[in-house]
Amino acid sequence: MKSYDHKKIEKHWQKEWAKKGTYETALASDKPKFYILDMFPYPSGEGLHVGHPKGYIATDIVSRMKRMQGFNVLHPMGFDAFGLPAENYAIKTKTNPMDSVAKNVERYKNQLEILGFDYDWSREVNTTDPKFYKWTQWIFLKLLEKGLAYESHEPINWCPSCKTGLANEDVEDGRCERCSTPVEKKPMRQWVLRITKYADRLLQDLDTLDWPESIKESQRNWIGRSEGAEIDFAVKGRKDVLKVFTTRPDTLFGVTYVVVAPEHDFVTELLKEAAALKNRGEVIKYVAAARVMTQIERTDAKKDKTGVRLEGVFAINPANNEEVPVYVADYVLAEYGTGAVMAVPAHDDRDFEFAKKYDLPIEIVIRCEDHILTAWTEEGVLVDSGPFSGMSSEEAKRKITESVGGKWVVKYKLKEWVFSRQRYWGEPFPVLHDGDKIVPVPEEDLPVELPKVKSYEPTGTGESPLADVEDWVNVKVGKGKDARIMRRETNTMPQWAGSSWYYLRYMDPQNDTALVDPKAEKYWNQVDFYVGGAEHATRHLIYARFWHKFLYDIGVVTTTEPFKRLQSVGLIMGEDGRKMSKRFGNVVNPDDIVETYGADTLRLYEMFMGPFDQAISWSTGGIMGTRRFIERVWKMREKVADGDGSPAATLSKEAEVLLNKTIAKVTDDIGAVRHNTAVSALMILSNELDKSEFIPRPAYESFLKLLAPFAPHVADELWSDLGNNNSIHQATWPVADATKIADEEDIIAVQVNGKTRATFKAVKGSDKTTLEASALALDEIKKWVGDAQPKKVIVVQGRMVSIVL
RNA sequence: GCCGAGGUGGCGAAAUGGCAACCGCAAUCGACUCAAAAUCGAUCGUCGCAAGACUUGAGGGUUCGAGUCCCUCCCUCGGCACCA
Repeated sequence: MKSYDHKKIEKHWQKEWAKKGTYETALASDKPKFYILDMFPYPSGEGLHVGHPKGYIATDIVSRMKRMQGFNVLHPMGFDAFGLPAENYAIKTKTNPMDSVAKNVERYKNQLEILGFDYDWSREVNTTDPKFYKWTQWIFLKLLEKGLAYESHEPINWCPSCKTGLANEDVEDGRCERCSTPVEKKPMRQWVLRITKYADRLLQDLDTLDWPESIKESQRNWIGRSEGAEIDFAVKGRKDVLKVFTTRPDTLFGVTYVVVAPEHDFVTELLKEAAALKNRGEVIKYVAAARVMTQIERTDAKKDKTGVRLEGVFAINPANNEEVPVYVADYVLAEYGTGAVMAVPAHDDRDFEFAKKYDLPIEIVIRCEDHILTAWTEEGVLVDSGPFSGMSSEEAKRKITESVGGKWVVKYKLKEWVFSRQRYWGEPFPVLHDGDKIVPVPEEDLPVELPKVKSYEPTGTGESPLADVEDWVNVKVGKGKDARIMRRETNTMPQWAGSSWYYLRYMDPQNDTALVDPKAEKYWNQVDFYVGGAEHATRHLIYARFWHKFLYDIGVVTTTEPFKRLQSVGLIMGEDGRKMSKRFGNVVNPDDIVETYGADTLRLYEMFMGPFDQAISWSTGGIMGTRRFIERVWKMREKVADGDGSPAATLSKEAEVLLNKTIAKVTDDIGAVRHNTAVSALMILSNELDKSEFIPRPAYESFLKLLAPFAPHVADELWSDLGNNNSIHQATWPVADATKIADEEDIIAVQVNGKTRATFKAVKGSDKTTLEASALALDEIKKWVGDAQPKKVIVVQGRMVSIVL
């Protein structure tokens, strides 16, 4: 028999599959559908390392099994290419990013193709293709029409290095997620999407999703729903009212001062009046200092609390009409709640710290059994709270709120989505400015194509480089005397725009008159299974859910969630345990591995490494194990006997049981993405089959079918070598014969005082009495039991006998 | 601080409450070879010559029986965090 030549085999079958269109997705079919999707890659200039395909291999395996099981499978691939990496490369090389993106896409596709994936490339999408972003722009127009997109001049996060505004989601610990530069607050004009309108639905519907708990929890944290009361504190001698938000209105009688954020309107107002404050100068200084601090400085919880008293200003506690001082302090955040809090130092750590420092009174109003409460989360019984004393916290919350005319409200940490970037490489907004008026570009004029420019360098002025392209920016609207010049919006959309809906486009990628044809949308419905990195938990996966719900509301889609089931991929680390990076010189290139060991070996190895969602280090030694496995399977071909009924061509009873068990296990494991244990089961089966001199052909064929999703090339090669004319990938997935799964005999473990001392074989289905008698008759057991009379004997049929002395 | 996922051999790990360590890597020994690689066979949690005892982060508990269930605690990773 010829030796296993992975290069020849893999090249041959990749050509063959392409030629025969083995993986083309049918447009309409009476088969049940299955839509399985990978998070599409960002094609950077560096190419793929071995970590990238891990998720793609996993979905490829699932999709191949589903196809063999008779599903009409949609398993597409595309590219997400707008955004900073491509743009920075363009700046450096002074080339149009369109060109470098095309080149990188080519490179990525080649790298993916040699791995033997079953993508239907006729459905490829690219977010930077005007035919694609026409519909990204269309969605924006709809958001604008429904009042969910608006212009704002609020201060936003600004990255001085990337020279662009950022969404809240793009800030990590006060730093720009891309370049780690501390972000600044900068008031500027920008486009904002009202994602908070969907906060409640985004939160609620998480419960309906088959997603990893950790991702759902991240989203819950990010949305940050909390319920509480808004309570008005009147200001003594003025018409102003300070509205505070609190989750613990039951502590209202313990308020000893009120704090407002430095940016609070009340402070701004007071500072306008020369005589309102006795210490006006001090307050001005404090507010100004807070304004120039970075987020990191501002929000560091370890930092000493600072604040300034508004001398001469008193708030009136509506519960007992007590006058309390008012402070301005930067530990209160302007953007959360009402920007003002009632301070209860006895029951809040932060207020306590502040009260200590500024020597403010502390009044205990909650007791919990025998101790005084010091944390917000604890509840107890009210004391020194007028008519509410003796009431439970739970009850008092509502009652006190009601009694002071407060309102029970829901607040979210989630902020509106800052949607514009002052950069070149993104989707242009389809809007025109006519003086102060916003004029949407008519749908029939979409797409608004991104023009070529001379310089891609961000300006840093709050305008994108597009602002300099006069003949693009200035648009003549109307005819004759009515004609007027309007200016195009020159901000561009953030990198997350295209990926917020791309999965819908695969359903109907060429459609020029609709984002997706309603029939195609109805058929493919939603993504059944989505696989990608957990790092997208609070950006891509929230944004896509938001847009999907919006598209549902306007009737474009018929489902309320885009991704029914989600699975996170664990990273592949470098052999040194660090993240794979050029910087550490620990990057492993899949091209090299495919060259040396073959794609099938790489695929098997990456799946066999360990649990799929776990981060694991690459091991050059480890890959030899899966290569050896394939070579053993290859050699086993010589032992295959045709099914002519001779003894050599029948399977031993044990092997038959194992084969059926393996069919069931591999099927289950692939469904649950336990690819590591599936590979292990295949190895066990091959070891068993290889034990005998001859292997019956049907058994070997079943084994090859189970192997086919993992190692598609070698499986098809061996399959055709057996004389099959069709591709193994179009063969029917084996089904376990339930009657053959069970062994003929049960192996019964016998325990004495909880320790296993012996095992014996029993006829299947033996009753309890028989099992007990057999167990007690065993010599090894007599040794342990001796003359003692067992106190108790527990028999689990088909499993074990437990003797208690 | 709150929430989530984890902690099992030298390593990656496996185990519907029922024989802990399957499968693989590495290692050791042997066969083949002039030799090496490859391949094949054997050994491979700890202590012990053995019989056997011990072993799933620590300590308790439930159970005939716990890696698995319950309680307390420690550690690692991830999310949120001066969010009132």
